[in-house]
Amino acid sequence: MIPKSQWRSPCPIACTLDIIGDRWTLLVVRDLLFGKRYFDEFLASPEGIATNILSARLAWLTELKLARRVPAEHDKRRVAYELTDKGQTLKQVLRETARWGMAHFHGETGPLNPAAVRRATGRAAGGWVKRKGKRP
Amino acid sequence: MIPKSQWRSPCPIACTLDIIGDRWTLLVVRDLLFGKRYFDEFLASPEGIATNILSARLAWLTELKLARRVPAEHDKRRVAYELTDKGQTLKQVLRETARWGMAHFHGETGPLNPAAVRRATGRAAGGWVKRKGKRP
DNA sequence: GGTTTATACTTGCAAGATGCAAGTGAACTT
DNA sequence: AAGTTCACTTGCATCTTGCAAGTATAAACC
Repeated sequence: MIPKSQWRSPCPIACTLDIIGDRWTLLVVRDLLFGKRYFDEFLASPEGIATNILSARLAWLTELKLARRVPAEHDKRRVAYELTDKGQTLKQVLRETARWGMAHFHGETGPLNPAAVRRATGRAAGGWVKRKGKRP
Repeated sequence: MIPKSQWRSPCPIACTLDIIGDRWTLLVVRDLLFGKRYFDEFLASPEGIATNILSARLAWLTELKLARRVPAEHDKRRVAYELTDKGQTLKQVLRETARWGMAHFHGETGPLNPAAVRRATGRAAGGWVKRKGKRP
């Protein structure tokens, strides 16, 4: 989520990461691919994105023309978001990402060494736990 | 770069992003795939990763068994890193990422609206500029 | 027509991640 | 013995995220 002015290099991998390589953007794209359209639908996803982050990501995807805003007809308060054709092309990236996640990190990761995890990340290791988030 | 204890959801896409979905990890994997092995080789990449970040990412990839440390024989100071078989499987993800970047953001992005970019990212938009970094 | 409710945000602040320079110690080189 | 290289680690400033609370506009209800 970095404008072109501050891309780190011309490498296409680095550019792609500068555009969509953060913790949230691809999850919003995932939801769009699954047909979610409204602000509260994205909020309801289990990861519990915050409203300011969601708002920023939708604006960013819109600016890049990967998504577009569609005002709802019957209710002028509502705005729907949908992927553009360009946005649809992220499906392949998502598919490989999901495939990799399923092949290697569905179920068990294998034992991690807690000290090594803390050295690498500054966080504690442990079993799967839901973050508190605002959604029930 | 989040241990399993703090994964946001069981979605394989979200899990993958929690593991390798930050600004640097995949760039280190890219370099490993291109055959880079030593600390200073990664530092020399044009993106200009900082030493503390590189150190943390290599430790993280090692802990996940996506990479392994190989002590050099002739010089005990040096440590080589290489991808494990499991790490090699990221090649498909990288390939799609690079393909997408080349298809959509090589050369021009099309004009961005500076005000919209600032709203979405808090940064200014502009032409391509090298960040200062420590590498010449 | 005035109050209430819903939607899509924005703001403020605390916590966490990153960027950078400088420092450390063991291993080589001269 | 002194200097250099390598692979880190530390400290600190700055950028980014997370969360709660607030706001503006548009319907819905009475």
